[in-house]
Amino acid sequence: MKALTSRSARRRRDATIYEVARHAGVSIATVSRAQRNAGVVAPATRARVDQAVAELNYRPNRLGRSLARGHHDATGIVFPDLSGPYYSSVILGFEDASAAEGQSVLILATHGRRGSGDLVLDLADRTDGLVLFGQTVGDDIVEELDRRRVPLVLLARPTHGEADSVGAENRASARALTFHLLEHGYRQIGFIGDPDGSPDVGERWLGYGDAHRAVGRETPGPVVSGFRTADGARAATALLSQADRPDAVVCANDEIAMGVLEAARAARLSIPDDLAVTGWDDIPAARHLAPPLTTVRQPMLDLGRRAAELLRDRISTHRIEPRHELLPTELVIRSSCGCTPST
Amino acid sequence: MKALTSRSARRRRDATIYEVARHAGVSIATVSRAQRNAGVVAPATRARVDQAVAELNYRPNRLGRSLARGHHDATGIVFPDLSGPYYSSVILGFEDASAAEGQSVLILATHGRRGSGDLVLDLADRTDGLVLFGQTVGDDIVEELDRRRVPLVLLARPTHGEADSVGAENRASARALTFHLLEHGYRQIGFIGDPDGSPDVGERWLGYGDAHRAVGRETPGPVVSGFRTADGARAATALLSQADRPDAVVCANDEIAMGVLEAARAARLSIPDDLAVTGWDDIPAARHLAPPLTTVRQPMLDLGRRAAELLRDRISTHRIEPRHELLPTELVIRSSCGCTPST
DNA sequence: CTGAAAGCGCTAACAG
DNA sequence: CTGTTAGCGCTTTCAG
Repeated sequence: MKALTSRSARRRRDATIYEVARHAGVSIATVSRAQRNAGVVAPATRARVDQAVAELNYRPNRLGRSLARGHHDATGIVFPDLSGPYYSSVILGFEDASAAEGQSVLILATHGRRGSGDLVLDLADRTDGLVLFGQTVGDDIVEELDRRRVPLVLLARPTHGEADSVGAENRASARALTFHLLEHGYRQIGFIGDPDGSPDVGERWLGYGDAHRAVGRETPGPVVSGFRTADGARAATALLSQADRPDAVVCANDEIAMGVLEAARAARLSIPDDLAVTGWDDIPAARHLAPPLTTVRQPMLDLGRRAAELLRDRISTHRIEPRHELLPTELVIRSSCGCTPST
Repeated sequence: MKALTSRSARRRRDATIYEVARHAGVSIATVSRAQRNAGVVAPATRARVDQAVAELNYRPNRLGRSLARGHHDATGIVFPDLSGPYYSSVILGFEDASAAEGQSVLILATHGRRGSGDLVLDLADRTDGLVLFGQTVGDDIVEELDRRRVPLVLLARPTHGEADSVGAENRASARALTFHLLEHGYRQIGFIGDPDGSPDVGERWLGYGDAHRAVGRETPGPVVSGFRTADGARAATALLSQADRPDAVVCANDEIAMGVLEAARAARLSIPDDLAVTGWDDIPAARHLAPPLTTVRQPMLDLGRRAAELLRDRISTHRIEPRHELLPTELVIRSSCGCTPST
């Protein structure tokens, strides 16, 4: 008899609560109670049930249980894509806190896919609540979700309807960062990123303007750019070929800054002497770049954790009043801004 | 009337198929058929159903549907943690391919948590199949899963039982990489990483040994290290303080290599002149390090995609014979190995 | 082409 | 302390 034929091709049917009950000589209600340590069960009865459970290798069917109880014990998180350390860190924080609460987590990447709205709506039907990243879906979807009373927390996105929100502080840090550059004495400071592309960048752009205004300087317009390294390199190349080339540039995130570094290297420009550069996020690689990158650290894990906690609270308490949290960020001065390393 | 009191605190009960049926004056079977475009429904009837669906804003309950059909339309992926670009890229590939097949994906991070075995078993009950990353759970769990006939694909882990597996080529590339270093004429080449800690590193270590043997050299023992940058820095510090300090080092991944760069900088060693360094993975930051890192590129997205495809195939076709795939890797020569950049 | 009815596997009153 | 009995919401024969 060959190994292949000694097993059934179809997945073996699992034992049900009825079989366990029969095997133990009790009712299914008793099995259910014993299984969940709910209600009271006589020690002797419990022992019989436990034995039957073991012998039949019984595990309750999650679908049956969830249907009967009316909830999934799962939450979903929707993000634009997973490239870069930012999203993965936030998701890790979310997963961590969710697992601690006994919740499963479903993930969905929209990466600009059309029709992702339907996927998000579908995800809502498979979970008890959702966290939505900034630029994943339009307001129409958020509204529909709100209408369906889906517990919602918006991440790095201004609140909407009754949803909770959690984000990191942007404007003040951007102001401080830009101010730091100004103090270095740079003649012209550029901004690379898309203020309209994400609420976070919009705020950073505002802070950048605040600093300029504070010292009575004109605010140069932004060089619109996506979030990837290649986008940054492209934007920098354009910026550096301008007649009136800036001698400093604040980038909407670290990856863009890496692209700027690359473009500067290609243009034989020295950082920070010919061009100062700053990033945002403080990704792990930031301190290992040449030169080490001055940036702003975001509490990415905490962003995810808090989102999970708010969501869970909202689901289990049926809380309605929205809650909004703003987590602090931290300026990290290294040498790409013109400072000399202390080490 | 205040806004707060104008809404019910509890989540509104969704319309069921019964209400739609009554509303449309048909039976639930007809609603079900119309809803799923299954069987034949008269155009007029379908129109009535569609209208009722729209009016009641009906969406079928996933739990009810799944229970009746006997499957989840979801798969799970288990990884040790999400730090670093490697896991997140593989997961992104997995999510992408899964979404394309209409499957939801549940994630679970074990990060060395004890009791993660039970979480994995539980995940299996919520999905139609699982992909397990290399070092997430012990063989006992894999065996239990196998016994339960859970469709399984092992990622970067040697096959076990009837599970499928997908991984990237390691040994030959490690041999080629080490050989390249040997050709540079380095006197002593170290290895940082834990060959026993993961199958991938084990293979890389073997390839490293192959190259040494091929030129009739002794193979130095590995400096055991974890996968993070801090681990690499620690290992490098130890290595560099040895009397017989190596003049080249192959690292088990790029993050370790970043740590080595950091330690070398602290020790005022010049890379690659005083110490050549290579990594593995070709993470996005690798090309932006100082100096740009020589490494081996892995098809991380494809690893995830193939895992999703194999899993889906196994689930839907009830295939039993295990399938094993080895994806090619590519040597990426930059300058940390001693080569001069072509640019 | 449509409807009745039997599940899918479990939970939770409600009796006893 | 335990069992009976309705559901939970949907799919799917099987008749008609």
